[in-house]
Amino acid sequence: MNATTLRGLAGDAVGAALERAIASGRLPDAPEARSAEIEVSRPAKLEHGDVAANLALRLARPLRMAPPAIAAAIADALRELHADGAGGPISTVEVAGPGFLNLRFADDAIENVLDTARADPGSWGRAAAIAAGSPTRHVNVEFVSANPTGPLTVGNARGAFVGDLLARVLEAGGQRVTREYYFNDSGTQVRNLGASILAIREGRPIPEDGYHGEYVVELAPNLPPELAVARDAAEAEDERTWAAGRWASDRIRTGIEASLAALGVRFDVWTSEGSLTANGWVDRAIARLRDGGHLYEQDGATWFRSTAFGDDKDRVVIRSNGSLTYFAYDIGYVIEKFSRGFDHLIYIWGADHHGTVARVRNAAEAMGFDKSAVEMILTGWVHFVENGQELSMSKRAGTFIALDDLLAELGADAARWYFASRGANVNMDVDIEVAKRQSSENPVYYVQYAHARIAAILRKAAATGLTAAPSLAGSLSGAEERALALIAARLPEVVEDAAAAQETQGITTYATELATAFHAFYRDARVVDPDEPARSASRLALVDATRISLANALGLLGISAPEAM
RNA sequence: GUCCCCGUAGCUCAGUGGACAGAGCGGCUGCCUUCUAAGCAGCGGGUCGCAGGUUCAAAUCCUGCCGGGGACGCCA
Repeated sequence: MNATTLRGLAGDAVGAALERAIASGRLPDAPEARSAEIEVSRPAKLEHGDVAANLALRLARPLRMAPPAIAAAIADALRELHADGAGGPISTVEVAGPGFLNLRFADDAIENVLDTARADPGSWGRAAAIAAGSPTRHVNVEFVSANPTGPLTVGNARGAFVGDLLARVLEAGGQRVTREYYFNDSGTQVRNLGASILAIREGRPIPEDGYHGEYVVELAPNLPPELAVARDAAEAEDERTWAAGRWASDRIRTGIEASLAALGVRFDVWTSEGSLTANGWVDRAIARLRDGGHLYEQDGATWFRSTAFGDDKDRVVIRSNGSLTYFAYDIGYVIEKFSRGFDHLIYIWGADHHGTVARVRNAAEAMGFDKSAVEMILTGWVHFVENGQELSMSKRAGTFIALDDLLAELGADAARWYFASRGANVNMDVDIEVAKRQSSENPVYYVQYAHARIAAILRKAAATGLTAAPSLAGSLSGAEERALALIAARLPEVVEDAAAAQETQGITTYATELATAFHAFYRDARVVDPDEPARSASRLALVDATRISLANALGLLGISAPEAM
């Protein structure tokens, strides 16, 4: 009961009205009524108020009363509270339809909220402004994690954006986030990469399981001299191959980091697979499972009893040849991550990894961690098509489209919007040609245009000698003003919902709605009018608040808010 | 065979328990002397895959089916 969003305050007021209705005997004192969850939502239709509560409908059965009668009792109590000055942000309440409570905000409540935004634009919409001092959880978000055996492809784009967007939304929701990239620096693929480099340098054919991409050819001439000379002993030659692989992999990883940075995606921690064994984490994880009786030997291999936790089969941790499975590294990584104090782990994985979700979560539980603290978000498939032809994304075959190339044509803003406006788990088809052709029609420009238009108005005002009013107080008398202000004031609620759902579609939908409302306002209301300085000042304040909400919504998605277009 | 995701307008997708289902793109018709027409106004477009069930209320929850994609290794 200490909400600061308009929606939250309205919910508090309805809750208080419910209590009053019970206390005064207008409603029965049933436990269901006392513990009822208050939901306020935005009605689809304008005439249904600014927000609506369905409380009366939900209480009909437990209270054995008709919904309209319950609603009327709560509405009466709310009006009494309002008369006492305790009605929260609500000015009027109506009972409508089957028993909804349709609520309307007082103009000054909306004005106050927008004044808050203008007073501190940097924190507007972020959780700190919603609930200062609330406990935060520290979340590890691991994403991309593509092996550095080749440049990022367009196939990696989704994971990069989904992970980055999620991290931004969680941070805005008040959580601490560490962005992490896990990469393989010691596996067979690294050796294959090294073998490919050496083969190219020495004029031999690239091995069948080697890497055939152009980037390998470009890397080969730069191999350090100490690795360029063939060694006599087979063992030494093998070591040279590994070293060449590690060298190439390191170069590629640097390139990946640069590619991601160009998209506005940065990482706090890069963890290598090799470090998990070198620092004993895999051993520790295995020991813990063994101590708990969750391992057994069969056919010379060591198995984790994953079925004991609901998996459909047990999983090998150590192969019969003594080598570790990928799964062994996974569980070592789990224990390593928790050792750093995270409360929650999120993995962004492709849909093809769904089969490994259960075993990792089960192992976490077996090691004594809270299973619900290990969460996998699986991204849907992105099916790239060009000229009706499906594009393969094989780094080994070298048949891929580099992420850098596509983004150079699309632009990071358009790509970000594209992924932010869709659910992470839906499959989608992307026709490369259509995507390039339509990049200029991307809805992101509609929103950015609204921002640029406001910037133009503010410039015009400055040139005209008009300035925005310091407060919006009393400026929402007109219907056009109020409609726009109501939406601009909603940003914190949108962020709250996005963080709770761990999704960003709501933010793109909101930004579009706010832009639409502004464009309509622009049509109907002249902002800069030297003949009406007082009205100009209040409209400038409103438009400035709108600009802040637009800029922050875009900023939350890592998208720029241009001053001019 | 088992498991996971998806199925909403011509296309790409929002909406996942509330009051006559939305946006963008595409199609059609209007609107620039006036703060940016990357805009605005309007028209047309829907068996929310199908069938049952739960509920005062279902695109939304449950069951079954159909269709599309994916996963089922001592690969990574």
